[in-house]
Amino acid sequence: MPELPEVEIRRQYLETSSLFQTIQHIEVDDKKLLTTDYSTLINALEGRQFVSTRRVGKNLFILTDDPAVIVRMHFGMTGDLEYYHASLNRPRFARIVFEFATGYNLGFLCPRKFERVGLVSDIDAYLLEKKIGQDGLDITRDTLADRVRRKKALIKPVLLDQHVVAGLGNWIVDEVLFQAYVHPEQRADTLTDGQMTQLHQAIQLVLETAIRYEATYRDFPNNFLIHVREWDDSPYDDVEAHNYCPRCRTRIERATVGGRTTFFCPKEQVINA
DNA sequence: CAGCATGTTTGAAG
DNA sequence: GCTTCAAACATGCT
Repeated sequence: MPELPEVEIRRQYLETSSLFQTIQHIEVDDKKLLTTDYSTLINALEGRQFVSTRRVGKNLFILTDDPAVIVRMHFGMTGDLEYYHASLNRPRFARIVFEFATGYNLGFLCPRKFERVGLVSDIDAYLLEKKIGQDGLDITRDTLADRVRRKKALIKPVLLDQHVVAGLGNWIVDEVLFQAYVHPEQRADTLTDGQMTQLHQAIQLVLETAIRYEATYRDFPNNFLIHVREWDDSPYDDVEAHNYCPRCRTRIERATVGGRTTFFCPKEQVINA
């Protein structure tokens, strides 16, 4: 489920499995998944090795032994990686496969085809061109406040906007707003200084917690809102128990904000404008 | 079977 | 040019 923490986990996975092995071949099932045309990609990467990685928001960059050849991966809603021995069956949905001379393969799994792979020649130039905001883990409180206050839209869609701050997705924004006691429909330019500080702290808390638990939701602290989402690894056997605010026990409300499903505590998250 | 989904891009409207 | 919003994308899962 690739939001920032999950992309970070994939970065670490790639970094510990797939560096310093010569790329012999790249299998591409569906060329629509590429943001660089197939022959350019093949010509640039065959014979190269991955040497390091960098993540910005939900973007994973993989540097090669040619400084001007960098792979960018985006995991869409459901993308994943799987490193496996070439003698084994190709994993399900591994629509792009990097085949190394070591006999191991790195599969880029795309169940829903919203994922993308392509080349960039300069990471910072790419970020500038795409106007990607600062990474959620790096952004300062004051920069966040400045970027947020320029927007008149609702705070939830503003936090989802990768140009404002990079890496927050739907569930993380809900969690951040819950931890910061901010209503998802408050206008971004009406947040007080105090709310802005709470928001910044909540972003750090949620991202660091998610990375620490390797994005495994069932292990998250009990005071996290995420447990209201009825995902397979919910920590509760009692389905009803996770429909209530973990702090005040008010029933959690479900709404659509900015076109996305949104959960919040109607008692503790109030519009303060 | 119908509805929903963790994300981004695009285009329309203001 | 900028902002905001809804739709579209392609497919899997419940």
